Amino acid sequence: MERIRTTEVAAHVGERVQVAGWLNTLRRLGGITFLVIRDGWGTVQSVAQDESDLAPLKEADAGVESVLTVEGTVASSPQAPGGFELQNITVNIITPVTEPPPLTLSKREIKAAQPTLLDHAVIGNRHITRQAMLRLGAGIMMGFRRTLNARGFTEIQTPKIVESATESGANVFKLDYFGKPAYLAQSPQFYKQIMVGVFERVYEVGPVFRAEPHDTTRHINEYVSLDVEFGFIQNHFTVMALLRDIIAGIVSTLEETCSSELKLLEVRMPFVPAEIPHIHFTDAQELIFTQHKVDVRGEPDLSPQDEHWLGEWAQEKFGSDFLFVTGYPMRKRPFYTYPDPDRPEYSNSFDLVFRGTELVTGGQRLHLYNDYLRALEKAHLPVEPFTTYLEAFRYGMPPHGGFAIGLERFLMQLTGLPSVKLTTMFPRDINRLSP
RNA sequence: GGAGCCGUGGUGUAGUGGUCAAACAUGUCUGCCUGUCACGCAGAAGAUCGCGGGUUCGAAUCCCGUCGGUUCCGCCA
Repeated sequence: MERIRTTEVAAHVGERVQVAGWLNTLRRLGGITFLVIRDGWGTVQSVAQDESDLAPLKEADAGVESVLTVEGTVASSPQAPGGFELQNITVNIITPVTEPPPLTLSKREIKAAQPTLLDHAVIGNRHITRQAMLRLGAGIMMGFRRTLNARGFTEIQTPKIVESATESGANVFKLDYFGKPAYLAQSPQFYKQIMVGVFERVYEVGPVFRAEPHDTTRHINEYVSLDVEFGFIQNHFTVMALLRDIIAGIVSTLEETCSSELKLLEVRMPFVPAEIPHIHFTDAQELIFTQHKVDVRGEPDLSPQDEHWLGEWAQEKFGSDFLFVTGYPMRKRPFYTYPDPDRPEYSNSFDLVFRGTELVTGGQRLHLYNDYLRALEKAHLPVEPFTTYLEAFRYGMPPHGGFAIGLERFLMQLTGLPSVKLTTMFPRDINRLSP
């Protein structure tokens, strides 16, 4: 008999079907027993009316998490969870599990504390809520790709082993490349810009590595960056408009393809306005001063607290979960950032704040070769390590810009999880390299 | 790099100087139970309270050290 997924039983009422998966829950009520089977897509209940139906379990001493098949007749039943169940079942044990797992997966929620859950992520990720959350991550990537493919973007994969420690800022992981020093890429920034010279519109879904010794709920040392870069833009507002469409595309893709996951996790979906409100960096600082009596004017960057306040303000004033902060000071932005033509100490860059946390950084980049030479000099950086990168600009690049969305942060803010470490299968943080 | 907090059965917690040879929930095991869905009921097993030292008549509890975890800041997505 051909196997069907647990999520497909509704289409087979009255038929004899087989499901396969893991024994999620075994509820023995005496004369009747409920077996909840979990597969890669969800769960379904099956009912054993007769004690003899359970003989294979007893013989194999098989407990929860045993791998098995259940053959049964699909019945529509209002008292079954989800409305459907398998009756008159035949159980076949494939892989018996005889010891209890380190985490309890059969309850609605995982009770384990974060370190315990992460230590046993191999098992913990099987829990239906973890499974659903991780699938939302896949849904975000799908929505991202779908939106960009529809707009003529080409997906690229740039090197993750790089020769020089690219831009300024974040620390890099050094490695030994056949005796030569090399680094794990902390961003695809240079390569994606270079590829604008080839495809005009590019995007990448890939890992980036940050050797920052930070220890917060918003940071991990390897994360998935959703990168976009494209040419022939007017300024950073062109970039922000595309980002708005991508966010909207991700949200609608999730609603379309992950509705059961969103429901299970009780996700509050954001409303994406036709135009996401924006505020200039200096105005944001003034706002914080007038509203919260904290003077951050003159600070070169916004603190997590500032972003939190701005997020609240956007919600109150515009009913928006999103807010663009534009025009960050040039001195806090990397050398390739395009300055505001009217106020050169500020930049044509932006951050997107989602529910009070920084989610995206982006902006317009320099595109003229001579501007790069000047910018490097101003930043006291040598030209030599950037020769390959600069070659792109030497031989013609259009005005361009882009951004990077942090996948895990998006998931954290979307689902309301307390840490990015819980949005990824196997997080890498300052003191976790395993599992 | 700086600061704070926390380590108690498999898991999550309570206990902050004696009444603790450690409590509760959940899981596990045994028995009962024919519609559960966090099933229910009865019973059982399971912890030298992270580790080392000190204070004290007496330490899970106070102090010092150490190891582990976690949160915040800086920085960033």
